[in-house]
Amino acid sequence: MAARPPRDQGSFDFGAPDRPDPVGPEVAPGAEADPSSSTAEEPEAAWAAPIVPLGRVVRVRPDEPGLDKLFDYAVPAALDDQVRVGSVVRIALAGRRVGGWVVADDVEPPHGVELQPLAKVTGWGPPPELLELADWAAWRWAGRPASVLRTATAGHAVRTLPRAPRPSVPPPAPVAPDEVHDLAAEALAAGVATVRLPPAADPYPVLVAAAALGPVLVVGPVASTVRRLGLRLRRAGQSVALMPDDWATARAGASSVFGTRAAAWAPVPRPAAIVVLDEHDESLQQEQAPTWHARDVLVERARRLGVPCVMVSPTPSLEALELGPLLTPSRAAERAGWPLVEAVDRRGAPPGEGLFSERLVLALRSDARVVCILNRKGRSRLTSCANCNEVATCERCQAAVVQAEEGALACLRCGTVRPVVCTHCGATRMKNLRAGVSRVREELEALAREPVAELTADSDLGAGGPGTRIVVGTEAALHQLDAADVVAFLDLDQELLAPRYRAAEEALGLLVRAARLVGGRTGGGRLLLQTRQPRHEVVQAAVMADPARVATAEADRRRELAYPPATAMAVVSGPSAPAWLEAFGTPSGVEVLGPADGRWLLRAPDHDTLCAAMATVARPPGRVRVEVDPLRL
DNA sequence: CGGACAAGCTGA
DNA sequence: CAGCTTGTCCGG
Repeated sequence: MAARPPRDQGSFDFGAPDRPDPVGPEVAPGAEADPSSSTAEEPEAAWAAPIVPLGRVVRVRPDEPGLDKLFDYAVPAALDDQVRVGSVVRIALAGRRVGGWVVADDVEPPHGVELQPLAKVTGWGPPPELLELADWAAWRWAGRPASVLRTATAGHAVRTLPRAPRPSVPPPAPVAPDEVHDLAAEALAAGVATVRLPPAADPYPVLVAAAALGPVLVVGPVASTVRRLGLRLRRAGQSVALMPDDWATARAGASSVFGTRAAAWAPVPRPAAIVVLDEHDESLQQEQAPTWHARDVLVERARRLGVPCVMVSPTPSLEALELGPLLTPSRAAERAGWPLVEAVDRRGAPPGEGLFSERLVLALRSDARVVCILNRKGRSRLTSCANCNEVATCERCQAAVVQAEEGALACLRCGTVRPVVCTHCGATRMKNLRAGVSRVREELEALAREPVAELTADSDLGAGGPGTRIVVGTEAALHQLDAADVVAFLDLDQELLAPRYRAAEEALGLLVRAARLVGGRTGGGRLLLQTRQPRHEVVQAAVMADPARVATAEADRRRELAYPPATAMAVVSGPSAPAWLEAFGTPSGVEVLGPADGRWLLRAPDHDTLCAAMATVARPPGRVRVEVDPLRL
């Protein structure tokens, strides 16, 4: 099949409301926002120079996230040809030198202010459209543009750009007749759309379909995966920049750009299409405030460029489903891309045997590589006195203490460590109410009659020896391993019942990770889910290879409970949060809940309402954390 | 943000 | 009233 011709850009109807651009960043008094073309770079005619008393003046955003203001500087003649919108410069500000970005060119400086010259041009910075996108993101996630611009800027000075590759390279040939390629083509034509591909499916055909339009921007949560896909496209003859190393190549344009979360801010000037891989993955959201999400940044970026944005996920988030149509492969194809999932009903299990069903023991005693997942570290997450049955708690803060190692009880909240003595009756014997990974490892060894390795976020593979057939670990094991025959969730209920509003989506996300370790059912991949809720929609979704079961149930629940994405939320915390809320007041349309544990919860019908209200608040002195779209409440 | 400077507190 | 802390303002 011949490659699709590149389509006209700017021809999509995105249906998204044309949000009035938020009131731009505060502009210093007397200085109107950029009136003239920002990229005009024609040198002034020689005869004109003496007539204009003041030379070129640019507006600069200092790289000081605490300082949300723009300042104007004169461009020294010697630097004239190095300065453009986006350039990284150094400026004198209040007697010291700081970095900054040129955000507007040929500006009218305020009256009565003696301009300083730019101290230095450090090098290339983000293209102009990212400066505007940064302003938008600062509004959308109630943060500072400078903190976002840092993400969009190379980690080192970029003095010169490599020559952009010839744009005439033909797009890669699509891989045979391919269902995924066709889905992708349909999604690309839709503007913003989601393609649901099962865990074992190869997303490469999506990239090929997108690359037929021109250079693409591809962002996914896992560095190794994105990198591998980028290298494949490169091998197909395309020019590919891998972020963050190839920042300058990306900035030069005409290359496809691949990277993880931060690559949402890759400086590629005009991607022809944008692809977000594993859109549901939480690591696409920045943890520090502003807590921007790569998916939402990229959808907005595509909307502004008028190019398509395709999201790909085995289990699309409710957020993605609201953004555009969902395209799914045939039932047969989707089923083939999920492993065989076996729900092991533990309702009838005797208490002592809780974590080790017959099905699990069978798997352990086969020759399969088995990964057991239990999201509890240490020996025990809940300990009680063997004598009086009182639950062991911290004497200082009352939180449950854990048996970290022989002979000590440690509080995870305040860090207090005390000997194994019951504060209630003084007995020195404790029993585990819920075994942790270390304890379970010992029991698995006894069951399997061979060594079992332990794998958690702090213990890496070395601990149990690389050749071990059986591994037990927390969910970190799913990140660190790359293949297995069986993944067994020893206590899936812990995920299903987690007190977080996104628990169901998160649990299904874990099952997707596990599914990728074992591969599709045709290759013999198997998941074992030990649960007391075999009818739970997450379990059913995995068994039936039908993630819509979770999405549908969850969407209703969120609407009923007024949780995102049915609403827009933010959590405000930190020492100066009270002052922030004082200034925030009670704007109409925004519900203010709290404080609970020093945190306030803001809820509005949509982001426009929420963000517009938050944008009016001047930051009080001191530390405030505003987390928009919190993953946990 | 971080420096400058002004207004308040302490000690003899 | 010097010497120091705390607070508020401002930067081009």
